Amino acid sequence: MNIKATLIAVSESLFDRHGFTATGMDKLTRGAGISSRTLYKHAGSKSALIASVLSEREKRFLRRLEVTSTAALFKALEDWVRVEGCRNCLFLRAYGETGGDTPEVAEVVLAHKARMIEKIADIVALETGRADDPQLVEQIVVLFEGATAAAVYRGERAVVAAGKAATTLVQRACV
Amino acid sequence: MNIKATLIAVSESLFDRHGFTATGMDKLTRGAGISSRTLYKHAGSKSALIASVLSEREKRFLRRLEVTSTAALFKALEDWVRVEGCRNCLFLRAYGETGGDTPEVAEVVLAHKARMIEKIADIVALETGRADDPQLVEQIVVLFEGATAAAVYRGERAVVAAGKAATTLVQRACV
DNA sequence: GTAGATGTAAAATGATCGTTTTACACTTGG
DNA sequence: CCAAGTGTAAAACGATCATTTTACATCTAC
Repeated sequence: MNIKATLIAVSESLFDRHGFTATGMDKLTRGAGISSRTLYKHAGSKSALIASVLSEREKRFLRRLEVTSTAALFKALEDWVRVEGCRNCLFLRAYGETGGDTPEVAEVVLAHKARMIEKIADIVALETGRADDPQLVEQIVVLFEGATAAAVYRGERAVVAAGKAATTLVQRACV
Repeated sequence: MNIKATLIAVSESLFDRHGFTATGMDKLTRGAGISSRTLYKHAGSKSALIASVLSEREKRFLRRLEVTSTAALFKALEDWVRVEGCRNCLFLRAYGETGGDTPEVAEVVLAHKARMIEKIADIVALETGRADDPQLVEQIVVLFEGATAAAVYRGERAVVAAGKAATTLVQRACV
């Protein structure tokens, strides 16, 4: 019944399915069952709506990634892909569609990526016992990003393979 | 002086910089210095122009990837990123912006990804001596895709790390 | 020398863009 | 009871969308 929550949920699925620029405000109002006046009162503008959608998505995403091992991290991504589908990273898609020129959007995207790196760094540190291994962290970040992107055309296989590669690399660093 | 070639080159850079949907036909005609009539005579339609842009980009991309080792593959990607910048995979961006619903675009994108997998499979087979190692191929594909995506916010570091990870994994399979 | 191809500029097509506004109905708290 | 808040529907905003058309200039080849 919460208008803003349903607006954001509807917007997320439409943006994800058809793209940000290609999804007009009329499709959003129609989808959420509200007037354009109400939409603008709650969302402010299209850019702000996109930023809100991404912020909410990040919360939901991070809730699924509360893990303490690399293997569990990629298992969590596997679950995410199974439940939410794989249409590539919505953050990078938003960044790309706006050319990085919409500050409210760019900020949310880059902040999200920074948080992801931190999270992965924590997991790697916990697992290897080493406080800092930037090269290994970078590799796991790349595998995570690659699994998300490749899943578009390879499906879950990509995530499984990425998880195996990640555990192999982390294992090697534990010796 | 070739009108179609310059049109495609200009379109590629505008699409890459600002996104496909956000780039209108007037910016393309203005950018290429031609009339809209001439644009449509050469390109057919916007979807067809996008498909042409991607086809030309693939040719240029593959020409840079004529290598015979995993290490060289990622070095080539490093060069590509340095020369052409890193705004994420333009093929997946096109696929995402059109929701995969524009057949001419979807076809070029998926065909390109299929060719990339084949190329990587060939390199891996050549390097390991094994005819077929689908899991390892999948891992290198994910690393390649991940390097491209992560380079948006990590720059060349991501590509370097991906290359190191790839050679490590391939080496392991050679023993 | 004229027909055909290839280009231009510019206007018109009807649809759709994001956003604001006008006018009206319903609830809720003082 | 009425003022404030929150919602609706619908129209209007000027801009821009992809595409087509009309009218005209320039080259090239037979």
